[in-house]
Amino acid sequence: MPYEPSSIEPRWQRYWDDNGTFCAKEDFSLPKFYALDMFPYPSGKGLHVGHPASYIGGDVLSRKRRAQGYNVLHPMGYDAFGLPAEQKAIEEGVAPQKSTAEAVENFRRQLKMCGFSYDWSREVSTADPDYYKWTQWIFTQLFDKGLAYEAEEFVNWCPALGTVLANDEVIDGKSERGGHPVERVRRKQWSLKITQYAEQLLAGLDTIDWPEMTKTGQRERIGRSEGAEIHFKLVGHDTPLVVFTTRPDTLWGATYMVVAPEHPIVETITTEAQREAVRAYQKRTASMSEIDRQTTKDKTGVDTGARAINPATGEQIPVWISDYVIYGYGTGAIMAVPAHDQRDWEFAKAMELTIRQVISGGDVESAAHDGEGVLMASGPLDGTTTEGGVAIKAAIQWLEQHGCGTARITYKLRDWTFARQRYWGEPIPILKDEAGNVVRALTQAELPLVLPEVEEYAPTGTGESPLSRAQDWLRVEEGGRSLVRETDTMPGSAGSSWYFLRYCDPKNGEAFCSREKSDYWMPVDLYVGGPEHTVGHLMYARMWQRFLHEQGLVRDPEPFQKLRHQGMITAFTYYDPDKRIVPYAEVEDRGAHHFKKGTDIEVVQKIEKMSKRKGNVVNPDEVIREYGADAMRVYICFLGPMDQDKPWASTGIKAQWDFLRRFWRLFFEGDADTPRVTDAEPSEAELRVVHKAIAKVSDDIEKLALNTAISALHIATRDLAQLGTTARAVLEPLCQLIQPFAPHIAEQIWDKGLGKAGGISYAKWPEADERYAKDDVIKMGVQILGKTRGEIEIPADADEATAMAAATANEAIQKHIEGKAIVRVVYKVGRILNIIVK
RNA sequence: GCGCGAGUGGGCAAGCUGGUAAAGCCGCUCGGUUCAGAACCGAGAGAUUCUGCGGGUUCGACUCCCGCCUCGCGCACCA
Repeated sequence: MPYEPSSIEPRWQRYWDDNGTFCAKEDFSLPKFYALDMFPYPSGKGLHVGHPASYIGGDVLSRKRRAQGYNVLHPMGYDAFGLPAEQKAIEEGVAPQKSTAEAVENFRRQLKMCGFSYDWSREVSTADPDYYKWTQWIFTQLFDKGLAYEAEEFVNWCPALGTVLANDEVIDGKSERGGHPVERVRRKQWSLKITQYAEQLLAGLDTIDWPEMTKTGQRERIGRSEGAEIHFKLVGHDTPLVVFTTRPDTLWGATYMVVAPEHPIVETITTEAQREAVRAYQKRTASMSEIDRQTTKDKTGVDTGARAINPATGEQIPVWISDYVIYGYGTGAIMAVPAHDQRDWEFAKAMELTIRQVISGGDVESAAHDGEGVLMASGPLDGTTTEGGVAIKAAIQWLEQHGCGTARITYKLRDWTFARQRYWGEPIPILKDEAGNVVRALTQAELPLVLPEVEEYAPTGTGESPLSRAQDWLRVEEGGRSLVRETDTMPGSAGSSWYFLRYCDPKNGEAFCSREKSDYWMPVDLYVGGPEHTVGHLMYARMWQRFLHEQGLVRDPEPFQKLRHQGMITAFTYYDPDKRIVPYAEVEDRGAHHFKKGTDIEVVQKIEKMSKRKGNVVNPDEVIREYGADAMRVYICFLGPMDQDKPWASTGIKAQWDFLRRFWRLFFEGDADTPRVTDAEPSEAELRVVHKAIAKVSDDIEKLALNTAISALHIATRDLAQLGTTARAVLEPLCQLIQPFAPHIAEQIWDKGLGKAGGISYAKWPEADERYAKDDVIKMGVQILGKTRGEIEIPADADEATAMAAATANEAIQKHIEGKAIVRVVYKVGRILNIIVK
């Protein structure tokens, strides 16, 4: 039988299923390894090659760890709540429960076809009531501790669609569907106090092995900044206007104030004369999207008519509103120091407000001076230097002495809006009275609060979730009172914030996860997922873990010890001179250029994200049908470094398929299935080849440098074929080396070619023998004055004299040293010989 | 605008703490095999002293430092 993936792959997939080969063991005395992939949203479209590409790294390492004797937890599940299923429900009337179950079926089938070594007995789905019971329970714990609260938050309200939209459903201030205008309106909804964990989330980053870029992303999102809070009295009002500033030392230069247009204080301080203008400006801001507000940097604003008193100068200064001040940050109000802040400077110039320099240096007529200097026009602080934060410290001291301010730290991080006005999500387990006041959270015994089936998934038109239509479900009689359930549901990021814990104990009916099991399995040893989750999911999951840790429910403060990203699989897209897409099948490759088939029309090749619209999506089903899962896996590994984006090329996969067939022929005669392995004594040359491969592949897997590991397998396969190897002692470990990458062919060879029973997965991983993995005699470059002039062959550990003897005996070298004096010799064992002549 | 990452033959790439640049794969050329093709096996070319450009450190720079260009990603009026 020739190499036929279509028959051997299903055979071994069945074998793994029947034998529970990849089920994690409940033996806590073994060393553990937890390899986690970010679970997918089960889209109705099924898998594309990007999915297997992101799962291959964890699978390869899991397979190696099993062979190394680890108890491996490598699970898979589904992040099943989400908008596409809800959209399908609205458009086609299909219940999300049903469409999601079908999509999950399909995903599972496709994932199994890829030969991933998942422990399918631990599969979870966030939309399963047995699962979301605990998502809801964790919410009730957060609620009990005051970390879940209701507050007025801004939402994207689309009057035409009668619904609230998610941020990514809003494009340029219009709804993604239909292009209707969207407004930002305030609505009471649930939030989680992630800000309370800001400091911990920041500090924790120093304890984990994550890509620096991702840590930086989180640090920026948390956005810690040190400064002071300053109280400004308002003329004719009792409550002061509080601002946050990082530059309290510039207080003497504060010549006006700015309050965010949404700030509630605006209503009370605006004078009659200004009311109309203020209202108009507020309305204008509300209709602008967040993006618009941030891209238009032209300064606009309106004077409220109110006057504040600068506590340092005693001067009355105007209070304006402007959209360059953000309501959610700091106190939503600033003291403006136009001389030393560029934004304030631009605003002051536009509105013709006073600019007063209080730090020496620069030219404040042409731009704000935000560099160092010495305080001036600052009363008691005159002459203080700003260097080393001296002036800031002095200013804070002054504020505290005069009772009008204090040191303060703020964060950019906002609380986590934990509610969506949608159907397809976890119901929030809260009961309210008729007036809308929260009465209590549901108890553990009352959970799960199952999402009721409804007739109609379309928006209610009032902004409420479609759940408000489920009257029977909604109303609860309790102690003679009639209560109503919360109708908002949780956001998509709820269920994914703790799923890694559920995998440790997926069937537990008493708790979300027993402490014993999470203590054993956690933290995750390798977490692989896309960099797009840097500030969302990865931050939320860390917060939940921190909370559960504080409650004594889990041991570790951080869930993911080591994180790695995978790049996107892109594809070549071709455009004709009119910039129209030319399908791949109609493109002809002529050397360096590409043409439309049978014509002289040149097309431009571009690398782009795979998308249906571009017609460049590659479906794993088709790839597997043509070449098998093993070839696909090997090809994906070979494409390039795991964390880089890389283009899919159909010629490339064929090459790996050819490689697997060459590999197969090392073990079987021709295309027959007669094994050719013998117990012959291996030659030294053969041992050298295989031990080098063992060393290289083992090492590369640890580094997740899968492309170079495959390259090493290519070399070993080629060399052993040339040597005509039949020795079991060489071929057996070689088969084990390919197992993590191409597990089906490895199992088949292990069974039929090598006659080994019990499967290859737990066969002890081979060790490289240094004697064979390292060369005794090496080729070394010889440089004259740093330029390579020749090559010598010497023992790897040769001393300088030996190397020089070999070099001077070399003709090419002789030519360069003849008649010259050797001034110096640089010799590094095993690396280089450099002769400096004069 | 700020931050991060990258730039190596026609394409994808490798190159460890600075030490013979280009392993491996595609594509290309030639040869063997074949009636022919496919597949297979083998060989070879690919740098106009070379790693985006310009400088520096060094016996020696793809690797380190400075400046610039291009591309990608993230953040973005955060006081």
